[in-house]
Amino acid sequence: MRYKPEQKKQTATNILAAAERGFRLGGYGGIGVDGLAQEAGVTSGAFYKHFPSKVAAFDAAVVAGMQHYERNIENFQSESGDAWLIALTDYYLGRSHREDIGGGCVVPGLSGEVARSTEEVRRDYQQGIERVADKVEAGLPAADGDERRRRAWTILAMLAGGVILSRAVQDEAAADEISSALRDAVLVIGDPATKSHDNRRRKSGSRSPDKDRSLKS
Amino acid sequence: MRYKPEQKKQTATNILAAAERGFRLGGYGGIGVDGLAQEAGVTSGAFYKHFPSKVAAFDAAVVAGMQHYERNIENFQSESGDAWLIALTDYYLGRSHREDIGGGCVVPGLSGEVARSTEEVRRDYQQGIERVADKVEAGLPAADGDERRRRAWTILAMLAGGVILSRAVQDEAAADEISSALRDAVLVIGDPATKSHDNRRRKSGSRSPDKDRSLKS
DNA sequence: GTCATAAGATAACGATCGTGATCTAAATAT
DNA sequence: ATATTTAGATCACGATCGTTATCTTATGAC
Repeated sequence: MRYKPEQKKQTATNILAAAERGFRLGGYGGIGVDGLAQEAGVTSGAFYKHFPSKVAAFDAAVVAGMQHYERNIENFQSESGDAWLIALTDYYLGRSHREDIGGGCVVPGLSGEVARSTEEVRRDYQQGIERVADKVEAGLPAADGDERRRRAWTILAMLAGGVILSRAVQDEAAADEISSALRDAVLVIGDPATKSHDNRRRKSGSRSPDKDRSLKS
Repeated sequence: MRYKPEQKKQTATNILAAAERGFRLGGYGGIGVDGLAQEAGVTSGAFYKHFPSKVAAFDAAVVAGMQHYERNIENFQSESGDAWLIALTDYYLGRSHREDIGGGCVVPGLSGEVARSTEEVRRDYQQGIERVADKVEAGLPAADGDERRRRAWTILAMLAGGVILSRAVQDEAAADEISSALRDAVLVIGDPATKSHDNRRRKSGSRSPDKDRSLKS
């Protein structure tokens, strides 16, 4: 049967959302086309009216995830002013984001899968994360040469690495220990005026009430 | 048929090696029991004489990979003295390790999969990476309180995050840019005497002839 | 020499995999 | 009113999935 154009767009949105969540939760091999379609409320027949292949849906999920990340950073920058990096870091390395594997940032969630995927997926991933790095770089204090961009890459790697490690360990205390350490270190890199680690532990080690700002733009 | 005990142990070793390499290359869902057995030169029937399930082989691969990582750090520390962290970082973020997804360190290769795996796998992962962190911590200069351990976690997250990001982007120039940035940043965190980033770019940005020391103990 | 043991091969299980073909009915164009 | 499109369902394809059961045969103990 045929449906109204609004319904078609809604289904496409549903499938993309299912792909974002499903691939993050199970990895590329952890969910199938039938599973994605089912979570979107349709069947696999409908899936192929919107995506030519499973890997195309994975690619779309990566692109969408990167856009979410970029918009999220923009929001922190416009809402928190100079303290944007502190706000971003507290959210990103906070408990709720760590535990929200299905809904959290695409970088810790899918970068490993991207490395194993097609060249096209990696091309789209690169384009996305470079735009994210642009935003981070623009929010850092001035520095000579390419130092600011280098710090942007470092911050992105620390955020992703911190979340990935803290998600992989079994108990919450260990995860908190890792997150807390990375939280402080990100701010050291982000603020070159800081002498190495004078501002470490702004309150008490694993503080920050986990304000839980959403990544969903 | 039955075989000599040496041959049995050899087969077990082969299957474990196939698991380490196979899971890193394809992720947990990217290779099956048949594929693992085939790479070990046996059939799936033999596989189940050594491992009770696929996830048990994954667990063993994670444990073995962590032991490799730990031994690798010990080797750098005993061979390079005070410069061990520089040597480790140059290797870890170097081109050959980045490109060796199948043989490289288990942390950037499988941490994402571990986060999606069973509690037992995450328990073993945690035990392994805490021993790695112990070694890193012991090699850092003295610091007050738990600062040294916090720096150890930060270094491990930077190394893993840097490799993961540089593997996910498509072109080598971008990968080099990320690796280079992280390389400098690791040394800043590792040496608190350094004033923020005075020692950045020890030679020319993306240097280090990629000496290619093996992770295989 | 006989015999229990066990490493490994073979084969089969139902389930799911990604994908293409066919069918259906509702929306649009004429 | 009729014809054309098309979103989505249904069904089937061969392949592979993880796992178990059965068979084969070389080994080590007696």
